[in-house]
Amino acid sequence: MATKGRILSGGPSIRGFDPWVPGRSPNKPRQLLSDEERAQLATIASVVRFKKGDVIYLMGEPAKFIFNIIGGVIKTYLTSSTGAESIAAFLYPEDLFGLAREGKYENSARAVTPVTAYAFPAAVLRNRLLKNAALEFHFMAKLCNALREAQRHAFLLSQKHAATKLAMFLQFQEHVQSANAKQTEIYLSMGRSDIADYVGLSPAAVSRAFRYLAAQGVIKPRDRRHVKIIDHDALEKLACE
Amino acid sequence: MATKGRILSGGPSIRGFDPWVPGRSPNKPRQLLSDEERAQLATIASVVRFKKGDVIYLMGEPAKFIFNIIGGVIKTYLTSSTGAESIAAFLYPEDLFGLAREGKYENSARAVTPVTAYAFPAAVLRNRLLKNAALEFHFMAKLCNALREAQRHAFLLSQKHAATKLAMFLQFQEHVQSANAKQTEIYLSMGRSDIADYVGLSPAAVSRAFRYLAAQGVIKPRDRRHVKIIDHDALEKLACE
DNA sequence: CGTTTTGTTGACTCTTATCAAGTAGAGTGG
DNA sequence: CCACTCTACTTGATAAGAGTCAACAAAACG
Repeated sequence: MATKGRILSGGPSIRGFDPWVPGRSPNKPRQLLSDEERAQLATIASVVRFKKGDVIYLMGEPAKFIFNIIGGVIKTYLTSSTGAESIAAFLYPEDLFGLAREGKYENSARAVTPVTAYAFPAAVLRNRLLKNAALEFHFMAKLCNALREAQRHAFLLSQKHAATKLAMFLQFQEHVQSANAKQTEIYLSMGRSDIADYVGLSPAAVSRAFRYLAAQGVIKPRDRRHVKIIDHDALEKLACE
Repeated sequence: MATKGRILSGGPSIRGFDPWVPGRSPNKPRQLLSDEERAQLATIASVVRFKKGDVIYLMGEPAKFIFNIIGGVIKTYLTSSTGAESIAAFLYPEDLFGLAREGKYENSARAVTPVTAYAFPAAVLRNRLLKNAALEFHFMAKLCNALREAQRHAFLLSQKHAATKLAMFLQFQEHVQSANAKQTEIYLSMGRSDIADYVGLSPAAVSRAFRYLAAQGVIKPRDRRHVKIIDHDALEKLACE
C-alpha cells in the first residue's frame, strides 16, 4: 500500500494535533514531525517486530526504549492483584508508547496484532530532545494528545450503561480509522475480551451490548471483527447520554 | 508558612518525577524547574485568583492561558449531555492545567477551593518552550506525570466495587498530601459529590462506602473532611483487590 | 481435521442507581 | 454569638443492570 510505503521509507512518524496551532483541516490529525526530524530520528532507531500476543515490556522493568508504531496495534495495561487486566490504551501506527517514571515502565505493553515499530533508546532520545527544542515540542504535542485520550477513556469508564460504553468505544474506533479512509465499516483489531478490559465490563456484558445495539438497528455486525454503523446519530445519542 | 513563602517568592513551580532519571529519594516528586527557569517563567506570568466554585474556563473556549497552581485545588471535568459532570482530575499546588487541542480547551476547569495561580499566555509560553529545550523538557516531564495519573484514574474507574474505588481514591489523596508531610490524617479538599463524580459513583454510594470502610475499622472519619487511616494494609488490600 | 481458545447465551445473584425523606453542616444575617 | 436558612450529605426501600457461573457454539490454531 502506498501510504504504508511512505511511512516506512520516511522514518519515524507521529500523528496528532498541535495543542495551540489550529489545523488547516480541523478534526484531522496531522504529521507532527518534519521530514528532517524523521530522518534524524531514523538514525537512532532500530526496527523491531513482535508477534501477536508478545509481551513488549512489563511494568517496573527498566525503561530502555520508547517505541513508535509502524504497523499493527498494541495495548498498554495494568494488572490488578487478582490477575484481571485493565487496558489503559490501544495504540496504532504513528503513536508513541513506553511511558516511564524514573527509568521504570509504568504499565505493561503487549502486541494485539503482529507489530512493527521503531525503538528509540531512552537515553539517546532524551539527549536529542534536550538539543532540539522543535523536535521535543512535537513529542510534547503527542503527549498532550495521549493525555486527552486517557481522559476520554476515563469518561467512557465513568458511564454506567454497557450500551453507552460500547457506543463510545465504537466511536473511538471510527475516529482512529477515519484518519485513513472514510469507510462505513469498522474493523476491530482486538477481541471481545480486550474490548471488555478496555471498557470495564465483563465479556458477557460486551457480547450483550453488541446484541442490543444490533437489535436497535444502530450497528450491523458482519462477523466478530467487522461492524457497520447504520445509524450514526443514534450511536452519537447513545454515546452522549 | 515557610514552604508556601518559598514557592511564592521563587516563582512558578512544577513538581513531579523525571521520566528517565532516577530520583535521589524514590517515590517523592521533586521540583522539576531550576531557579533560573522559575525566574524566567515569572516574567511572563501574571497571578490570578479564583473564589471557590468559580469557573476558570469552559471546554471549547480559546485556550489563551496555561495555569500553574500556587495554592488551592481545582478540578477539570467533562459534562455529558444530561448535565452530569465527570471529573477528569483534581489539581494541586505545583500542578499545571489548561490542556488544549488546536487552540481550544479540551475540558472545563473550576475552583474547588479558593485558588491562586500563575497564568501563562499560551502563545508566549509556546515561544519560550521552543527556544529553551531544557525548560520544555520539564514541561514534558510534567505531562508524563499527568498522563500516568489519568491512567491510574482510569484504572480506578474500571474497578467494580464502591469500597475498592474509595480505597484507591483515599490512597491517591494520601500520596498527594504525603508530599508535604507524613501525617496519618487526610484532609479532603472536595465534597462528597465531587468525590462521587471522580470515582464514578452516586453520592449515595460514596456515603455508604465511607460507612463500610469505617465499619471495617480501616478508616476513622473525624468529620466530613478529615479521615484518619487506621489500617494501611487493609486499605492497600481493598484497593488492589 | 481435531484441538484449544474465544465468544455467546441463559439463569441467578449481587451491587449500585434511583428516589424520597430526613439530618447535619456551612453560611448568612440579625 | 446565635438563630435561621439552605445546601450538602446520609439513610432507607426498591428496582434496574451487570457480574458470575456454567454450558454451549464458533473460530482460530496447529
